[in-house]
Amino acid sequence: MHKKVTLKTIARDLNLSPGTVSRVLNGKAKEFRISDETVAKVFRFAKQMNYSPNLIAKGLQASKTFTIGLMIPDISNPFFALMAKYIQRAALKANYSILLVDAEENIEREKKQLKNMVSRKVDGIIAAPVGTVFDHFQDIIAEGIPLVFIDRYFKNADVPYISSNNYNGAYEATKLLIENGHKRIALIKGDEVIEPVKERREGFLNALAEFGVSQAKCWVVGNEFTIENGYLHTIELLESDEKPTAIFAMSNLIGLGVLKAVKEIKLKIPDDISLIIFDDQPYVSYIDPPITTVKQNSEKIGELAIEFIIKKIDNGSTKLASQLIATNIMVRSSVKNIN
Amino acid sequence: MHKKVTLKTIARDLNLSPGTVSRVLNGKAKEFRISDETVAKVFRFAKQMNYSPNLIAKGLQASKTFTIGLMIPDISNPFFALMAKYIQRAALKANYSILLVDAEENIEREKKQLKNMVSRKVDGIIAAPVGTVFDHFQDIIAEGIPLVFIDRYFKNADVPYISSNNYNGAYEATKLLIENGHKRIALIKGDEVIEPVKERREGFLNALAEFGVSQAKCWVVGNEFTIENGYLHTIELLESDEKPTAIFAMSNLIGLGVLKAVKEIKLKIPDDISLIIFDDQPYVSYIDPPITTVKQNSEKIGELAIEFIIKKIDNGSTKLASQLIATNIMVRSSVKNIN
DNA sequence: CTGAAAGCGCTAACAC
DNA sequence: GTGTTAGCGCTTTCAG
Repeated sequence: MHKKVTLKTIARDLNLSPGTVSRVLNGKAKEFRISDETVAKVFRFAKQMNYSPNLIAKGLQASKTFTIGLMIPDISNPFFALMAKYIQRAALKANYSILLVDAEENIEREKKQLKNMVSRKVDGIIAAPVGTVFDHFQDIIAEGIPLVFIDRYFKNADVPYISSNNYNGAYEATKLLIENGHKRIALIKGDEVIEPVKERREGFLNALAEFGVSQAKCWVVGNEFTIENGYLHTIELLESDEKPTAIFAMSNLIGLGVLKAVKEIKLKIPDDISLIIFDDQPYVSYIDPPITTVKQNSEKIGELAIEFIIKKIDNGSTKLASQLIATNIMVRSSVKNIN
Repeated sequence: MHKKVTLKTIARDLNLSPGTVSRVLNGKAKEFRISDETVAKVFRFAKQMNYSPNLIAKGLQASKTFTIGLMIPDISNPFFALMAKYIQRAALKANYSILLVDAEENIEREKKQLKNMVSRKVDGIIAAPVGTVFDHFQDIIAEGIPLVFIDRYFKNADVPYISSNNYNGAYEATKLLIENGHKRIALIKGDEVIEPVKERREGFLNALAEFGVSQAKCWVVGNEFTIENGYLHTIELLESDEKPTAIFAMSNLIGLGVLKAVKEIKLKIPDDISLIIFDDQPYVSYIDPPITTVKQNSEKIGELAIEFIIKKIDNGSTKLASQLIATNIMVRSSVKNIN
C-alpha cells in the first residue's frame, strides 16, 4: 500500500513550508510573488508524487464542502432520473459534487437522510419532497443551509421551488381533449397532498368549466403515482356503463397502468379510448399508438435549481423567487377526434 | 443566522471537556463509566441545541468518510437508474452515503471525476466504466481505494466485477428464437469495446452454432447502446431483400430504436418480425405486443456490489471473486413461432 | 519571497 | 469519571 502524500510531506521533501506549497498549488504564486523556481519545483514534485488534495481537510477548514445534497423520492422513476442527470451535469460544471439520496417515497427515510446531509455539511440541498409534512425542512432552513424544492413543493412553506407549470400543462392537455370532441373525460391522479397534483387537477377542472364540459359526466379518481393506481382505476372506469371517451393520466407511472388495463380488457387506443399522459418518456413515441403527452422541461428545472442554489450559497442574502417552467404538449396519436 | 454548536461549545456550556461530551454522544458512556447525571445532561443539552455532529471533522480525523463513490455512464438510462436505486438502498442500510457521478459516456469526464472522488476521500468506488481504457482506474487501486465494477468491466484488469451472466443471457435468448423456428436472426449490438457486448455476441453466436443455424444467414450489426443505432440498423435490415425473421436487440435503448423503425415502416411485431430485447423495463409488458426480454437482476448486482465494497473497506486484504448474476428470460408475445 | 503557528471539529492516548 | 493534549490536512494570518 502506498504512503500518503500531503502538503506537509511535499513541503518536507522539498525543504519548504506547507504554507508555501499550499500557495503554489492553489495558484497563488503570483500573488505571493513566489520564485519561479520554487513554483516549478513544487508542481513537478506534486505531479510526480501524484498528489491529490484532501478535500475533507479543505472542507473542514473552509466550512465549505462543494457538495450539494440531492433528495429524490424515487430515482428509478425516469422523470426523476432525467432530472438527476441534468442537476448532476450543472453541478459538476460549477465544481460541485452530488450526494444522492433516494427517499423511496418514505418520509422517515427523508427525515433521517436530511439530518445526515446536515452532518455532512453539504453546502445546499435540492429536494423533491416526499410527503405533506415539512418540519424537517424547516430545520434545514434554521441551520442556514440553502434549500430549493424541485417538482414537488409546499405552497405554504417559505421555501422556493422550481417546478413545471402544472396548472397550465393540465389545462392545455384537457383543452386538447375537449377540442377533439371529448366530453366524458376521466382524470386519474396522484395523492393530493402533493401540490402539483392539486394544480393539475385545478387545470383539468378549470378547462372543463371554461369550455362548458359537464363536470358531472367527468371523473376525478386515484390517489397515487403508481402503475397499480392507474391500472385499477382504468379497469373500473372502462367497465362502467357510462364510460369515459378519454383518460388523462397524471404521471408516467399512472399512464403505464392505463396502458396495462386497456390492453388487458382488449380495448384499442385511441379508437375505444383516448389517452394523454402528463410527463413524456422516450418509449411513448415508439409504441403503438404513440402517446400524446405533456412534456416537462427537466433540463431547465435541473439547471435552474443548481443555479439558484449556488447563488444562494455564494450570497446567503439572495432572495430568489420560485419559478414555474412551461410544459409542452407533444401531440401524437392517442387522442381520437370524435367531433 | 444561528450560531454553530460543536462538541466544544457544548462542553463549555456544560462545564465539561470536549472529550467527555464526545464519549457520551458516541455511546461510550458505559465503557468510560461516565456518571448517569453527566450522560443525561449531555444528551438533553445536545438535543435541545439540536446538535449535529460534523462528519467532515470526523472524517478527517478517522480517515474514513462513510461515502461511496458511484460512477455511472448514464443515470437517465433506466437500467442504471434502477441499479443506482438498489445500490443506494444497500449503502444507506450500512450507513454509507452515495456520491453520484454521471460520466455521460465520456471518458474524460470519468477520469476527472474519479480524481475528484479520490480527493474527496471516498471509502470505496463502484463504477460501470465508460470506455476501453482503464489506466485511471489503476490509479484508484494504487491509492488503495476499494473498487468494484458493475455491469461493464475489463477482463484483463485486475478489478473484480459484478455483472449479469451476459453470455448465458444471450445464449438463452437466441435459443428461444431458434426453438421458435427462426433461422434468419439479426443481432444489433453495442460497442465491442464493452466486455458484456462481446459476451452477449458470443452467446448469440454459440447458440447459432450449437443448434446448427447458419451464421451466413444471420447478422451481427451495430456499435452503440443507443436508440439511433437500433433504429438505423433495423431500417437497413428490414429493407434488405433477404431480411431476418427475428431481431435480438442488445439493450433497452437499441430495443427502443427497433420499435421505432418497425413502426415507421409499418411492420407488425411479431407477425412480420420477431423481437427480443436484452434488459427488461416496466413498459415492455404494457405495450402492444408485450416484448419478450432478458431480465437482469439489478437488485442483486447492486446489493452484491455494496456488500463487496464494504467487506473490502473493512478488511483491505479481502480478496473477493467477481460474480456473474443469472438473467431471466421474460417470455411475452414478441416472438412468433414459425415452425 | 517564505516560514511559523493557529485553528477548523473531532477523537484517542494519556493523565489523574 | 473526567480533563488535557495532540493531530488528522489544510489555509491563513502574522512575521520577517
